[in-house]
Amino acid sequence: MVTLAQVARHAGVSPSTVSYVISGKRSISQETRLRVERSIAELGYHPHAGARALASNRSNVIALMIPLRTDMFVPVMMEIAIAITTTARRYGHDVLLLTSEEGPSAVKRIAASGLADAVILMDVELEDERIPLLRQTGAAAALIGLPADPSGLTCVDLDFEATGALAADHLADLGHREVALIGAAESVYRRHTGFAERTLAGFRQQAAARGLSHLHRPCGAGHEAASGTISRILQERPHTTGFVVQNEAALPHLLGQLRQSGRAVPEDVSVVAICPDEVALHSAPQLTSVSIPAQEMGRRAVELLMAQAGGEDTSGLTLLRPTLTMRESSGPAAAAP
Amino acid sequence: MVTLAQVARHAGVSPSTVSYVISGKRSISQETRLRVERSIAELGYHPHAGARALASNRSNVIALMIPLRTDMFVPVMMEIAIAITTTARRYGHDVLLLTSEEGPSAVKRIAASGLADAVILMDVELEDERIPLLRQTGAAAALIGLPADPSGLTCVDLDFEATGALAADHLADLGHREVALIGAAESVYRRHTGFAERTLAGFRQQAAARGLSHLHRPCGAGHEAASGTISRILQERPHTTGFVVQNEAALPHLLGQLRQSGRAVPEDVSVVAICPDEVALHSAPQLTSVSIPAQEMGRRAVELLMAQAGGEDTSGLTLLRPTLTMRESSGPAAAAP
DNA sequence: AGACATTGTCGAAGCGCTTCACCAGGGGCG
DNA sequence: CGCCCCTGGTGAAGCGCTTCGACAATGTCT
Repeated sequence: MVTLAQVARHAGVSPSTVSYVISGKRSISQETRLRVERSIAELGYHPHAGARALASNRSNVIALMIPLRTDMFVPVMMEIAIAITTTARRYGHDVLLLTSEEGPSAVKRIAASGLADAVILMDVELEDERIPLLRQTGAAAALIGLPADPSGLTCVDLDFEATGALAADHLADLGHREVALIGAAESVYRRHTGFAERTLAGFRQQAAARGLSHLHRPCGAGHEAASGTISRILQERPHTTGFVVQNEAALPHLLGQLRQSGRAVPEDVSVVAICPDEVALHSAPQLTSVSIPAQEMGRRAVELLMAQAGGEDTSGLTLLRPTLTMRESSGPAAAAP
Repeated sequence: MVTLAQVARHAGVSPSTVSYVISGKRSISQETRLRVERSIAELGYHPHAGARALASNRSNVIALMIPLRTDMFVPVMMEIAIAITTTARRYGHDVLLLTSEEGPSAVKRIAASGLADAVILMDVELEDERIPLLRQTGAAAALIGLPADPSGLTCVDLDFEATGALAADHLADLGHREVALIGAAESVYRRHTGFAERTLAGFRQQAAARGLSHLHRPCGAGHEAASGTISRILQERPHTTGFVVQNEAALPHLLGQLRQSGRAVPEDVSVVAICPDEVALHSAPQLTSVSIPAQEMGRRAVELLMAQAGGEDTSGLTLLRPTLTMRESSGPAAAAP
């Protein structure tokens, strides 16, 4: 293993000089810097992470807590995780993966052991158990999602209220009068995950404002759940012509079921999905959708953490503006028969 | 921050004693052990990870390299990643997430910096760039997937040859004579990812052995690709009655397309999927499938790494036996008209 | 009873790095 | 000209832990 001392000897300088070349915390003459950098490259030196963490009291690691749940859309989680990792690398940080299996105490362990110097929480619930611990340990943190009381916390999320409203507006603009929101699994609502409730709130409010008669139904994953939900809605409100779907796992089944019930998309009914663009593009017909900016959410979370490390106060909400892309699944409401 | 020295003072022993209590590397009297353990709990002590890594030259971290690609089935990756993380925790280890964006040199960086003391590689290609580096640095490693030359490496994977054969056998047993394998995206084959080619080989060989006329087509994600693939197969070989599908992303679209072409499942055609049980159960009809034991793959990889750390030679292939579960999507071949 | 293991504890060295305090050598300034 | 203040470099302390060797205090065997 190559150490800093060896690099120093090789370059004919003192260890501290090498350290300062690497960290850039002191001005170094052009000449010595180059000499040192050449030695580093030549010897293939990489600083020892542990030693660095010990001496500097910072580990350059971000801990990422992901949920174990399966009722969330996994690819979105993954996309966020990957965006976090690549952004972190850009700042010279690595990412430690924590699952919620270990329980909320993982927060304490990580903070106390100095394994990471910041935490990103995904899939935040309204009353999340981890948040009191976070406040107590005073660890640097960013949340993806909104808890009930976000005061003093750094939060990043899509503006789901605006998302629900945007979808309702789109359908209203197209002349639809009866609309339905097909949401996430019931367990998600029971858990009081913020995004689902916020979407619903935004949707309801805007639908009411636009004079739409509206309906909301949760929907589990899988064919059974999806077709059951659709047929119950159609039975209850046969004149529903606008659907907003916030449930990627059920999407193909919902479309299939609509087709089977004799409704053509978009001629008879319109569908607006809340999903990643990729999913919208891979459906048939391609879906009008409000996209979930997974990459940006991950990137922003890391950037906020880095600003926080630099002493900035980053607390507050960063709500990303939703954008709706019209594709083939929505169109003017059919004239009443 | 609580240090080991503080614990020692609190318990009235020397720091080394506390260390030995924690590591268990020396015998300690019942009495002192209890006293120390109480102090640890009382003070809420957690060893500093960096200091520990520096002194012991082991970080208790496993690096997990996951691919950035989107043509693999993401939920399976995630399931493996989660299984790895929870198993690692059981051994007192944490998991560092690396994406392939950083390139193969990430392997070198991690090994040299002592950030992790073992690496798990996912999505291994037949001629993987990371493998030479792995051999060169001599880092402890486990691969999920098989490279072309696995000699000296510790590999874990589903036995995909047996998987292909098993699916062919199942269809043959049911009396089907013309079968087709609908595989992963073409890019996966072009990249020479082992699992796709091995499934194909096993399928071909067993189909030939059982006297089946067989066909293979890659298939991209999304509706377009799926329905195109199906209709081309049906056009080319209209009497195909058995389908093996190794492409989760295309699965719902394929089923839809079959229905649309007037083929009932399982009355007219049988479908065997190679996918996680969850996907098979959420389809309609529920799919006969060979499951992908994602959890076990992750678990085994970690266990092998731990054995390796204990000095065992774990090199060689660990191929998990595939199991086929018959559900609603396969049945006896229809008698020829 | 003496020699010899065994057991439980301690002290100190040192892992590789950062960072503080210090110093030498030039300017620029009044 | 003397002063101070930059700039670029060094030395050494110390971060919190592991681990080796030393050493009492026991027990065990002839």
